[in-house]
Amino acid sequence: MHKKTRRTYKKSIFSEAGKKSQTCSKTLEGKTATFAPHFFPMPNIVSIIQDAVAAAVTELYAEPVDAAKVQVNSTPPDFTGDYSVVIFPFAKIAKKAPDAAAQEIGAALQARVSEIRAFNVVKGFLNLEISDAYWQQFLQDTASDPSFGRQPKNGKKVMVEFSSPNTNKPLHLGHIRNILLGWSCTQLLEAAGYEVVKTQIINDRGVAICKSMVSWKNFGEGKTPASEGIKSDHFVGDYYVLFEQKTKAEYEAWQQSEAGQALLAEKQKPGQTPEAFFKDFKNKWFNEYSQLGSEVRDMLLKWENHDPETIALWKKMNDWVYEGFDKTYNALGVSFDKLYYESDTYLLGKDIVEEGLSKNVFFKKEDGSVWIDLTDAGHDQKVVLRADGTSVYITQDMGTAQMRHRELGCERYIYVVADEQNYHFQVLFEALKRLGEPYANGLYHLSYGLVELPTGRMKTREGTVVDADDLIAEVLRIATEQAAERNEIDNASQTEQAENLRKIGMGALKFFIIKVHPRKKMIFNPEESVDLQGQTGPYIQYSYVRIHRMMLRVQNDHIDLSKAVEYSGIQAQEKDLLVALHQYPSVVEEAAQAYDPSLVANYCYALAKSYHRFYHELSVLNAETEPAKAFRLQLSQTVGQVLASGMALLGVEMPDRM
RNA sequence: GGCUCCGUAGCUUAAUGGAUAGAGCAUCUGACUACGGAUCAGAAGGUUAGAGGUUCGAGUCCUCUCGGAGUCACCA
Repeated sequence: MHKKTRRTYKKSIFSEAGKKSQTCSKTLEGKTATFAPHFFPMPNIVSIIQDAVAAAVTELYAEPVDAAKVQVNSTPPDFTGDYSVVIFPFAKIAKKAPDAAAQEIGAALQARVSEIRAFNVVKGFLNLEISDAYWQQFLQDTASDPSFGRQPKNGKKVMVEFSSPNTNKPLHLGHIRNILLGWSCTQLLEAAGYEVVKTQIINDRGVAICKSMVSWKNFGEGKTPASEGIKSDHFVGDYYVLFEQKTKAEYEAWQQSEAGQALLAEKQKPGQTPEAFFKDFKNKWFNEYSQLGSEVRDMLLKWENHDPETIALWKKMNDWVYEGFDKTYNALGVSFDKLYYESDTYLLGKDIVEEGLSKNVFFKKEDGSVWIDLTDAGHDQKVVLRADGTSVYITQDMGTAQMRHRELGCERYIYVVADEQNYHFQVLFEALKRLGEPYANGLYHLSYGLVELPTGRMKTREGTVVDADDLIAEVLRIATEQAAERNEIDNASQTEQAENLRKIGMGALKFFIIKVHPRKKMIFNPEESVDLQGQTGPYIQYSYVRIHRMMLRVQNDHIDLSKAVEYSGIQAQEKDLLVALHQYPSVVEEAAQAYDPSLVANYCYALAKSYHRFYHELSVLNAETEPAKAFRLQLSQTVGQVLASGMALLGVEMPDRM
């Protein structure tokens, strides 16, 4: 019966949420397949410099140097040069003052490397100027390589697990951060050459969903999302909230009852107020005295015993939730390859416990409960199986890890889960290591900070949780409002305009969230999140739109770009862009390796900023000469291509006008 | 209390151990008969929580102190 649920959900997610991203990934894969051999059409200038420095130092001072450790940075604006080599580490080897060594190394480099046009030395830094010919060649190669920044397939497979919601209420802001982070990592890893399996674990069973079920059964009067005209996951969530309200009312009534007062008199500690007592007592009350509480436990028991009526209700309500989730995932532009349901996996892990016992990784206490002792690794003892033989959270996770590895055979498994579970994953991974699981060293917890509002942490009980659908609707509303204020006369069709507004609104929201380093907790200011100016997604989209509009002119006017090669005298603003473009592949690689999309976000912003400046200070379509015009157009085109590519890695699409 | 993470301008943030800590928002001043002003230029705003240490060089590494968050369940 569980299988049917899985199938239904999978089908719907591919029919709706999957559609857009499928198209998207098809394009990218097509490009990869076609252009993969040209990944680095010409040698990377930074590694040329590194190699040459290593060779020069070895030759000059008879001391071997690791080329990878030669520090090469792009030269700060106030100095002359494109790249700077840090010479301090070689001063000691040379037994000379840093500046003297820099002079010698600089001379050796210039003699050795034809791309180096000139050099100067400032306070131990060797500043190198790269020849225009190199940059010309670089631009030609890059402009014709749509897969620039993407690595060829490396034949390795990784799994990324993200989102993983409960099925008792709709997605909220916290899920959005998780989803954007997870999605972006899948895109980064694909760009880095991996085959990526996108998964989530749907927490579709347990007390929470039973609460919604009891609530609907008792108070729902047979209403449905369709009959009420409410988005179906919100409909279910509303019954969850109603359950909490009814429980609260029941508890308050009980507190005033004879039974409640008697218990208070009996158990109240000296000096404890009745309020404090009842607050502490709430869980115990729910488990032992509450009518609704006992109905929930009943429901859970019936579910575990496969009671047909309960299972039917469970399926009906979960299907409502999935239908709603699909819409939200669709709006966010994400999809999954493989879904796991907790109802299928919650019993897993018991055979691992047996195995662990036989390997003496686990031990059994007198009451029959099974434990792992991690005190030697700075952790505590943790229970892995209850005394009654039932699983706990970590038992399931061990079982699921093993099952997934058998099924998928990945090299790495990335869990995108908030940092409140750091300890859990440390213990989980350590346990799997000690069990000798072959994939144990490939496990990684991508931990991220919780999202907080300026007023503090979001709390369900205080109604401060920011709903995902509401938030999405809000950014779209702001984008529409802002566009209207601009009062642009636009011939685009209604659907085209709506599509662009959607890209702008979602671009603002996504960029706002993804630009912050994952590890940092995030203060989410709703007003700032919909800003369309400054360090935002739309700022980057705007530079893309400028380029896109110019490229239309190139097409319509049949402007010949081949004259670009005749251009000489590259300007500072152009050089900034070339150096930034050159950096793109290493940024992607680093971001993929560190599982850190914020690196790409900050890179895209910096590139867009350089472009806006370039655009403002130099004429493109009205450039002084034909070669200058062609060169700047080609440069612009390449910037646009890299911006679109980089933002796609963050899940942000580019509008063609705004 | 133990362990982990964080502390950078009023706010949100950036900086493979490298040059004068870089942006955005907010504040103030300029630039449109437009290659699209959702842009650009400029001003002001910093003892990188504090104190030691390692280093030619520390926001970054080490130690301690202070402040904040998370976690330490036979919950998930």
